[in-house]
Amino acid sequence: METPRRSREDWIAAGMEILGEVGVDKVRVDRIAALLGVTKGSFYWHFKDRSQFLDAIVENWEARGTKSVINRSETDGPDPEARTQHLWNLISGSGDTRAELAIRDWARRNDAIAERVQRVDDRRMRYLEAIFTELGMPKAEVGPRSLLAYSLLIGDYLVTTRHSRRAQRRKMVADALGLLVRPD
Amino acid sequence: METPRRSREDWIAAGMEILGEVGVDKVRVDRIAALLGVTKGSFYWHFKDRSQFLDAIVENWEARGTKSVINRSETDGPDPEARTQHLWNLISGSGDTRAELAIRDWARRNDAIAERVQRVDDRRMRYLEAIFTELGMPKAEVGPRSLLAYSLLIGDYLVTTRHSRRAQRRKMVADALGLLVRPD
DNA sequence: CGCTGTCCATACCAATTGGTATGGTTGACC
DNA sequence: GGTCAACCATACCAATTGGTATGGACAGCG
Repeated sequence: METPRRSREDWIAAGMEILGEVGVDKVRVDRIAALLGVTKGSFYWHFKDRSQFLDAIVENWEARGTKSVINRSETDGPDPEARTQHLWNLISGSGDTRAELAIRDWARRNDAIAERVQRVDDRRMRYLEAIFTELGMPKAEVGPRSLLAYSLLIGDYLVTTRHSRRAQRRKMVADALGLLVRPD
Repeated sequence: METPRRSREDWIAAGMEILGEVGVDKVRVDRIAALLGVTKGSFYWHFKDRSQFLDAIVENWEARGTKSVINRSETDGPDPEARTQHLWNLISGSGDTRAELAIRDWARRNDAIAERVQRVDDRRMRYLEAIFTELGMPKAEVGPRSLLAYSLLIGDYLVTTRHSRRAQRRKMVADALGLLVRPD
């Protein structure tokens, strides 16, 4: 039923999963090995050590967080609002959403991670700025509005919402986005 | 030079410091004991176990994150913009800023923490909504604008900025706040 | 001076973890 | 069917950690 052998990508995917669930510090080789139904012997075959493994995970995150966004932006329709929605879906629905917070927390104490996060932020911000420009925003407002939109995006999966308030919050987020997209 | 005895508050403060620096999982009793120049013997005098210690830390955070905001709001001047600036200073300059991310990351895997974070968020949001109401915003825009402002606030210490861009970013944040405060 | 409660050091235990060494299994290919 | 490389299990080690047990230091107070 299961793959008899695990690839390097299997390990990275599992590590990403654990990272999003419980944070960097609890990404431990024994645990992931158990999750994959293997032992440490497999791990140290694919990776030099735990540090290199974590690098591989965040490298994978950066690749998915930037390349995919940029590439698909060109295949989108020309409707800027649709693009905003698209970007939203891309980030908040890409599966590794939960890892975002863990990675940003991680970045605070690791400069290499911090650089990666900044590169991802830059890419996304530039994408948002392009959208607001197309919307015909005054040049001076493109930056601030993009920043607000991005903050809203980031803040959304940073705030843990109770089930009873999910719908209420979602509406307010949508309203806020509408406010940003609307020219004065 | 140093206090010969450590109080419960000393431990909590030190725990808060470590929490902000390296995250929850690395808040360990040996480490903090060393930081305080004591041993575990002291720790287990003041606290039942590590779990109770962590509770005390986040309880302290909640108290400082809500009470202080609410109390001081009444001693402020009536100028709403000044209040916004004040709230900003309160949160982003309260010293335990760095712990915010760690706590929110922690909240994702601990329901008790999640509830505390939500209470803090609720308080702050209500404060912001009061400000925007005083600013004469249309009723339908008070919620969204508050959410945007709060997201901007949270997002600000979530994004790790390189020194070379600090000034640039600060200006954009200020512009974004100005955009929110300005009525259409 | 001696008693008592507060606070801490020391020693110790069991569990977990990163990492190494080594040998076994499996499939592809000749 | 034998060879070789990819992949993994097993066993083991040293370091770290939460937690316990116990006794010592010290101040206040009678």
